[in-house]
Amino acid sequence: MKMGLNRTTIIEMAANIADERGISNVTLKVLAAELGVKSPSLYKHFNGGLDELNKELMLYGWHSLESKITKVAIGRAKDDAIMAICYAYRNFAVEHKGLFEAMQWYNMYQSEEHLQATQGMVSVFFQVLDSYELDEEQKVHIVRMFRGFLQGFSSIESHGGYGNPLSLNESFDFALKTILNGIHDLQGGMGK
Amino acid sequence: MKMGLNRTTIIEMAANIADERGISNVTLKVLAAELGVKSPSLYKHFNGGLDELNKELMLYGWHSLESKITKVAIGRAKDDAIMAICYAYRNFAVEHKGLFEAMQWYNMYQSEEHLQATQGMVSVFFQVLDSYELDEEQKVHIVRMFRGFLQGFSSIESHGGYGNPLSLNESFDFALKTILNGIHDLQGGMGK
DNA sequence: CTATAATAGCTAATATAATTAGCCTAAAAA
DNA sequence: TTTTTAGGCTAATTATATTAGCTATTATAG
Repeated sequence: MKMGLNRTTIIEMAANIADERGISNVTLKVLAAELGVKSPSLYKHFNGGLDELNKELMLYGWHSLESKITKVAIGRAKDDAIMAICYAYRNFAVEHKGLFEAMQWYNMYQSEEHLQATQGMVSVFFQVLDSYELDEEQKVHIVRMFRGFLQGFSSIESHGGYGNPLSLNESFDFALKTILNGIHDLQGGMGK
Repeated sequence: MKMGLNRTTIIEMAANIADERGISNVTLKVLAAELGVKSPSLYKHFNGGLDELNKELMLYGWHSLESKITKVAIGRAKDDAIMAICYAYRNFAVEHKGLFEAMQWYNMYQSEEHLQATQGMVSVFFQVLDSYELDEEQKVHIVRMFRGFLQGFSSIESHGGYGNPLSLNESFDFALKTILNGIHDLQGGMGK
């Protein structure tokens, strides 16, 4: 029976499985079962098999994240926009533990495609930073710093790697304020 | 023939394979071949098979990193010590791409053991932070911030995720200075 | 509206790696 | 020297990915 599957449906199901049942359950076997087909059928949609699917899952994740942070940045500016973006990033990672993990697999798929996938998110940062008085190099440093911090913090948090019982919200806030202060210091007057 | 293998030798070989041939080659098959035995023999050392081996590899990595940063922190204090620790962390990640990746797998092995493995590194940070005038909560925030940033930045860098050609050293330096400034601001007088 | 082609599913077969069972001998210990 | 244990092996099993080739449904061309 024709189930009318397509790449998007399949990828979304994979993302779901990753989040609900853990990334180790993202296999053609499980995926096919969830979709009501047999695993060889998936090759009709993903010629490259599991590898290609994982790559697409990664790209899908970065695009989803980009869309989230783009939305929250609308109508906000400066520190307010940055805080919103960062919280959106972190929330995404915590709400999509499995998908977020899949997104980190770019090691195997180090490619132009991946750079482009993250480029969307990077652009949002740059756009917001445009309203500060910073030169281009400074902006690059700042975006790199945010990306590094967000990815690391979210990853550690979502894996339960921060043992101390102290509030993670406060730590996250503290860190963002620290970086923002750093940005303000770079500007002649004060920004905010 | 008895090859005189033991857990340590095997784990070190696994780390080597991860770094030299990529983490996807850390399989019992490849590992056994490199060690000159057949793969079932490895179960004599790792009852839990590949899973247990991966877990031990992760722990081994964190312990190695702890040892590196402990060494570089000796004889240094304050900002100087922190900078040294951070550079040691980043160098480790870049020099041990595969192992560093394995270290991030604590998702599957979320355990008391893992918390303890990273605790070593955390302790070094706390010790250094003791010479600043900070209260305990502030120290926790700061350590979390460093851990998040270091893990994320190193991970992105070692996967070639930062597309822009601008110097990564400068970005890393910029970020560290920014965090250090944040610390100084928390202190009544100035620290350094 | 029919004939044809392409698509998306299926089953059966193959390949690769992990794992288990059970044997065997070198080394260690009694 | 005898016994035990540890660490290797081969053979068999299991699990999943993948390939090959068949078939029916859907879409398209005439």
